[in-house]
Amino acid sequence: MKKTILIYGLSLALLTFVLKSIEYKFLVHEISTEIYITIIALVFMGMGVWLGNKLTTPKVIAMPAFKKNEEAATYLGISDRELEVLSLVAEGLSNKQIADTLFVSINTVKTHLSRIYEKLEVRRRTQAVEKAKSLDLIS
Amino acid sequence: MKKTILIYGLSLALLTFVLKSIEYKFLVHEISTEIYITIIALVFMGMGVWLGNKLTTPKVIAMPAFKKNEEAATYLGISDRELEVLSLVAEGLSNKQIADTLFVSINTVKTHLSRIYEKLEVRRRTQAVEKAKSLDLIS
DNA sequence: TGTAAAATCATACTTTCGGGTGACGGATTT
DNA sequence: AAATCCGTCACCCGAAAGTATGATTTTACA
Repeated sequence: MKKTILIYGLSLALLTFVLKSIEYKFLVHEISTEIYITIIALVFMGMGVWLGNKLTTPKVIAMPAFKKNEEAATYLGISDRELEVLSLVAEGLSNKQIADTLFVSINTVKTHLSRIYEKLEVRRRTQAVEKAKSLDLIS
Repeated sequence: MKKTILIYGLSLALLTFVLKSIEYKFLVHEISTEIYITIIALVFMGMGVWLGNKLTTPKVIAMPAFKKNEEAATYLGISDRELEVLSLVAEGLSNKQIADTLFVSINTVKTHLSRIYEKLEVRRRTQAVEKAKSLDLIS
């Protein structure tokens, strides 16, 4: 979240700078106002889409950050990454899909899951989801 | 989706018209370029946020509002027995365990599950549980 | 800076799931 | 009576999930 806002702020600053530069050229070389306006519109719309996305979709990385029950997670020794995998499992994704989502190999996903099962003392993903929800590890 | 694009298109058209109007005033009355640019940027960023939202979160497929499990179940054509199996799946039991619990063969459980998947339009038990809960089929 | 924890990946193997198909008796509907 | 639906069960087969073990790379931090 903080990172998102930070990136947004920086982008805005950079953008302002760029716009200024363009504006000078515009004033000097008489670049079409239409084009200038269009560029601004497009760029800001793009940023809007990005910002909206970041702000409205907690998604993958955000999930562990939002303290669900960090105490429980810490107590059980469940890492952020593991929590991330767990939340994706809870969404009904297959190991393959999780692997693709997180850009890691399917073996890595399995390893994470094995550890999660150990820590949660379960043997299947459905049980893990059940238990995790009851512990407020995930929503 | 189509509606979203339609609304977006109309808004864009309207916006263009408005911009043109503003532009004329700008040319005539010398309104500050900065202000003009700012307005454009803000408006488009707002549209970007809206568009981004509409486009990236079509998630919840409109399902008739149910109040009771039975209504939803009936609507989807899910039988009592199937619901029973579903709830056991939600508790994290394996097919074998469910079979033992209900005193039927594991094949029967699988048959029930296959039909449940069809009706819920999913392909995995975790997804079935997810969807069933979102539909209040189970708690 | 060295170390422990976390994250990554792999290979090999077993078990569980899920899809597809077919079947059969009972209950309900048409 | 015929058509349907439901619940039951079986078999096959491929896909997905899970287990066990070991290894390497990153990262955090004392």
